[in-house]
Order: sequence, then C-alpha cells, then structure tokens
Amino acid sequence: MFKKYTIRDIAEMAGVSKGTVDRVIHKRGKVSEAALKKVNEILNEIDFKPNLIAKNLKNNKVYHICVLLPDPEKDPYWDTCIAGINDVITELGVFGVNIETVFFDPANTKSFLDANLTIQDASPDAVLLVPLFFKEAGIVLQNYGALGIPVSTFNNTIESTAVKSFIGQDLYQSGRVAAKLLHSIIDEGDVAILHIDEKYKNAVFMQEKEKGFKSYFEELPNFNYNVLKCKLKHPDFKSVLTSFLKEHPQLVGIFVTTSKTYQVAEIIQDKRYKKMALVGYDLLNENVSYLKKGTIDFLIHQNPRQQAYFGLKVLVEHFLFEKEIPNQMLLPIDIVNSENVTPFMRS
Amino acid sequence: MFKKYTIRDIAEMAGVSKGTVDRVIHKRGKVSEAALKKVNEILNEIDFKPNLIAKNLKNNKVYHICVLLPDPEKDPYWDTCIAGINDVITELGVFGVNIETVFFDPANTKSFLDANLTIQDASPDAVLLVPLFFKEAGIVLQNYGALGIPVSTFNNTIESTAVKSFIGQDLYQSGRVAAKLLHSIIDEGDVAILHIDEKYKNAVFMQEKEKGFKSYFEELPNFNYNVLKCKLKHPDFKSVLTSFLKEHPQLVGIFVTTSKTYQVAEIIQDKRYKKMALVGYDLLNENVSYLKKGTIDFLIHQNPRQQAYFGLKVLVEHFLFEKEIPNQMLLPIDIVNSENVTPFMRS
DNA sequence: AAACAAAATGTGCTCGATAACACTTTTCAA
DNA sequence: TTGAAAAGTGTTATCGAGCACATTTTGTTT
Repeated sequence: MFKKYTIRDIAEMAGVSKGTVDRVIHKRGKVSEAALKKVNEILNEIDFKPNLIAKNLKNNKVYHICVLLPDPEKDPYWDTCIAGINDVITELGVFGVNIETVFFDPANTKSFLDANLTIQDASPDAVLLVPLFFKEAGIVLQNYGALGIPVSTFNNTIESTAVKSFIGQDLYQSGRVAAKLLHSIIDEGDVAILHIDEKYKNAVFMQEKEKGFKSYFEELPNFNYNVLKCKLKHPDFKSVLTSFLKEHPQLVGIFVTTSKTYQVAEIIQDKRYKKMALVGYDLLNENVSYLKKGTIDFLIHQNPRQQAYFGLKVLVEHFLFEKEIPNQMLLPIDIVNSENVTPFMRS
Repeated sequence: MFKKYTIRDIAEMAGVSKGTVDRVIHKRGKVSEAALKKVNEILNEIDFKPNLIAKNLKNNKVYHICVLLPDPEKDPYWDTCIAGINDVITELGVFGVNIETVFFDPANTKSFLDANLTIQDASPDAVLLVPLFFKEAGIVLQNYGALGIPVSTFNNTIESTAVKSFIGQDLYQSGRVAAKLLHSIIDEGDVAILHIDEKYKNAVFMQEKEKGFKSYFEELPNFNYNVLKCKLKHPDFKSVLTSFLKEHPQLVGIFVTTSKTYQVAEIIQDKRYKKMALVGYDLLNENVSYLKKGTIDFLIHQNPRQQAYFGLKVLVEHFLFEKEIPNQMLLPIDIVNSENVTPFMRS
C-alpha cells in the first residue's frame, strides 16, 4: 500500500514541526544537526512526494509563455501548430498558464527579429520558437540567454546554449525514409531529389534530408542507377522542371524535400509521366488531393501539430510540475499514403 | 485581459457570501430568488471557471482505476501497453490516482472472467479493458453497467451501453492501408490475405481487416489478378503455408493480419520467394528484425502504447478535471518501414 | 548569574473551493 | 401574537505546501 505522506506526517514521525521539515526539504538552513538527521532518516525511509496540487495552489502564479512561429497565412504548413498550442491550453490552461502566440513572416528575417523584440519586452517566463533563420536565431537566442529566459525550439535544430529543448524529427533519417519508399515502389531507373527553395533559406534541413536520401542509395549493393538532383526556384520553376524531366528519360522516381510537393505533382500528372513515383512532405490540402488521386505516392508527415504540442507542454509542465525539460525529443517520421491520411489530418 | 475570477470575487460583486455563490453554482438550493438572480447575472456576464487546483485539493480523493489487458508474457504485443500506462502515471499520478493493472490469459476466456470478478470486488472508480472475447466481454460489461462503474475499452470495439469510450484504430481502413501498400510495391500478380489464428478467436477484427483489404482491390479499375485467402493454424502452420505458396506461383504479395507476421517471414525468406512482398502488423522484435533484413516490406503499427495511454488518460482527466470522455478516438494507422522504425519503438 | 545575541523551532496565515454548521430572517399554524 | 419550523444566509474549518513571524532554546559574554 502506498500511503500518501504529507509534510505533516513527516513532522509527526520525526517529532518536529512541519516548519522544520519544510526547512530540511528546501535546505533553507536553521536546523539543528539532530533534527536534520531525524527528518532525513524519515525522508530516506519513505518516498515523499510533495502534493503538487497544494503547491500550485499556494504558488498561484500565472506563467506566461510566448510561442513564435511563421505566419500560417504566409505558409499554410504552420496552420496545424495552432491546434497543437490549443491542445496544450485545453489540457493545462486550468493551471493558470497564459500562452501568447506571435507570428513572423517566414520570408522576412527582420520580421523575425522584430517579433522577438516584442516578446523580450513582455519578459515571459519561457519562449517556444521556430529558429527558421540560422543567423538571426543565433542572435536572438543569445539575447534570451542574457535575459535568463529559457527557450525551447521546434521544427529545426540550432546549436545554442540558450536552447533548453528541441522537438522535431531526425531529418537525415527522414531523407532515408523517403529513399526507402521510392526504392520500394520503383523497379529500375534513376531517382531524383528536388529542392524547391522559394525565397527563404531553409538550406540546413534540406541538406540533411539530401544526405540521408543519398546515403540510402549509396548503401545499396545492387543499385546501378543515378541519384540526380535539381534545384527549383520560382518563377522559372515550371520550365526548369520540364526540361529536367526531358533530359532524364530514365527517371522513375522523385523526392521533393518540401511541402511544395503539389507543385511538382501538377506537372507530373501529365500522362507522359504516368508511372513516375513521387514522394514529398506534409499534409497540405493540395498534397493530400494529389495523394488521393495517385499522383503522389507517399507523403512524409512532419507532424507540426505534435511538435508545437510537445514543445509547449514540456515548458508548461516544467513550471507547473517541476518536470525536467528533455533536451531533445525526436518524433516519429510518419509515412502517409492515400488510405491512412484521414486520421492524420484530424490529429 | 482575462481576469481570473474566484468565488469570492463573485460573492462581492453580487453582494452575498461565497456560501451563497457556491449554492447557486452547484444548485444546492436554499437560495432566495433575489440572490439567485443577482448571482446568475454575474455568472452570465463573466466567464467563471472554478480553480481546479483548489477543487482537487479540497476533494483530496485518490481515484482508483483498474486496467485489464492480456498478459504480455503470453503475447508480447501487449508489452508496450504497460509503458503507456506508466506514461499516464508519471503525467497524472501526482494528482492522486491509483492505477492497478491486471492481466488475463488471452487464450483463456475463464481467466478473463475471473480477472473481471477480482476487479469488480475492488469496486474501482473506473475500468479500462481490452474486450478480447466478444461473448464474455458482453457479460462483463453488463455487470459493470449494473454496478455503475464506467468502462473504457481499447484495441477492439464491442457494442455495449456500458462502454463510455473506445480507443483504437479503424480496422477496416487498416486493411485498406495494407492493400494500398502491397499494391504500391508489386507489379502484377496475385495477392493473398493470411490469417494466423493460434488459439483464441479474434475473428471480429480479422474480418474487418479482410473486408478493408478486399474492398481496396475491388475498387481498382484495372486489377486483373486474384485476391487469395489462407487460414493458418499451428501446428501444421508451416506445411499448409508451404503448399499454399506452391499452389499459387502467381503470388507476389502477402498480407498477414496479425503480429505473427515473422512466422510467415521465416518461410518467405527462402531464396525462392525473394521478390515476395510482405506486409504485416506490429513492431515485435522478430518482425522488426525481418523488416530490417528486407523480408518484411511494411509493418502496420497499431500503437498499443498510445491506445492504453489515451484510454487511461481520458478516464483520469474525466475524474480530475471533469473533462468529457470522447466516445470514440481513432488513432492514426502508422506505416512503418526499415527506415522509420526506430522512433516508433522508442515511443 | 544575569543579560543578550544567535540559533532553532513552532505557529498560523495564505492560496480557492467546498460543505458543515451556526446564525438570522421569514412563514404560518395554533 | 407567539412559537416553532422552514428557508435563507454567513462563517469557518478543511485540504497540503510554503513561508513570514512569533516563540523558545541554546550559547556566549560580562
């Protein structure tokens, strides 16, 4: 039987007052050797866990946490993050947490810096952010470090001592998953990795995915075809891709490293490329639509909702329940086809 | 700004005591028309949410919940459920919940009934169980209903008014996912669905998977091959399977409806069947091992850990935070290949 | 041994909701 | 009109941790 011990129980057992027990537990000094020993003996014997409910009630503090992410209006990929944040609010909001969500323009580094200044002025208890811009994120993180504001990140990694936690996927492995998927559905022929780099440089994670993708095929003993690579940029996206396809008639499979997979699907759906295998990222409506049509074979789901959810939850639980913040949390790499897509879109 | 109103604030605003406010909120009567009106006016104006921390502290009840699942010693599939249960304990155990896990023998209906009697004697506040046996589960659920003990289920569905909640996967859709996976990796030839029914009748969910699997191929416009079916039972498992393979030289893909997929992989790994596609269920060590070797192409992860986690969490949060119990929660159907298997095994 | 400082210890209030209990006012029959 | 029952209202203890403050004990100095 696991009796729930209170500080009062311990006090009685040790023959002291609860004030003394409290001083021992919190090492606030002013305790005699004898009392210290007695209380510690009891504490070692039993498994005392302070009642967090009572603790929180007394504490009665409303923690203020800011979340900074790219504006979903500019890039719908970030849409579901808001649902993840709301999940945390419905789950833990009753404990008095004040979550403030701030957006920045994913194509504008200044907007990122500005947003962070606003957040710093609000001096929250913690910050959860997407460190999209390598250089700017470094500066910003240093500032938070100086201000003593703990920061968690999600979506992409960045090295900084100010970062307490990262939640996301192993992008190298993600590239390998894509390679394996392509390889399992094609027979023979070349494969290609396509980078669609619209405006902003998210080069770091594209590189990781590319490394993973290539590593898979390099490790294959009997793969005698080419692993091609193509970089696409608007506005000449379509022409470059079309000529790339013409130049490589041996091509049987394409891996797109971003959520803009549907833009490739648009062109691929032409009858000429009927048998082209296509693997890309994220459950945008356009992508899902092509997935159901069969133009896209697999989508890799980066689960932004869960990333935001866990990133925030970890912070809130740290403040409320003194839980440790895991310095890294790698979420599963979800493979999605036309048949299992629905529950993923709901969650 | 969202001020957090307390019962005391409301009392002051209404010009009554907090006792009266409490009586209004809980409809405990003994309130004059005038006071009732005044308090209700205030309550309608503001968004009063009682402080659940204070409520819980006062309440100070340890909720007792029993979890009943098949013994992991008899079937390792259930192993990770324990991790899911422990997740809930670490997450919500501090609020005073006492979770008791009971096992039954998945090959023995009497053991299931006995376990439920033990649980009923303990008269817990709620029960989470796996209704593996259709008939026995029906009886048991009726008993719980009569005793007024709410029951949640996971893994497989069962119709009963006593069931408050089901957490699991859409098994029909699961069969379709398997079909789609097989179809995407094979070129042409017959496919087969294999049931491995060791001792106990889990026929209901096998049938669902089969229906889904067949429906996928029936809907295909240009699929001119056969969808075969084979039932396997120990001890003549190996001989029956081997002759089935010999009888169907056109066979190019196999779908196994249970976690015993590795037993089929053992035979398939023979050089003769080098190109046979194989899709099955669950991340047992044996299955994962064949997945990495390439004998198994895809595994569908039923995520027992999350099923148990959510099933239990939903109950605990209902008692602690008055959250509604969702009557159904369909978890994503996870597709696993050799490259994304690791994070799934961790989580 | 008295006087005082320092160290050790205990007491009691707080957080907000809840409900038992005490107290006051109204109601209605004798 | 009085008395008692009924209805309405307010007060207060409770849950457990935490911490300020009050009180007691110990040690040191004249």
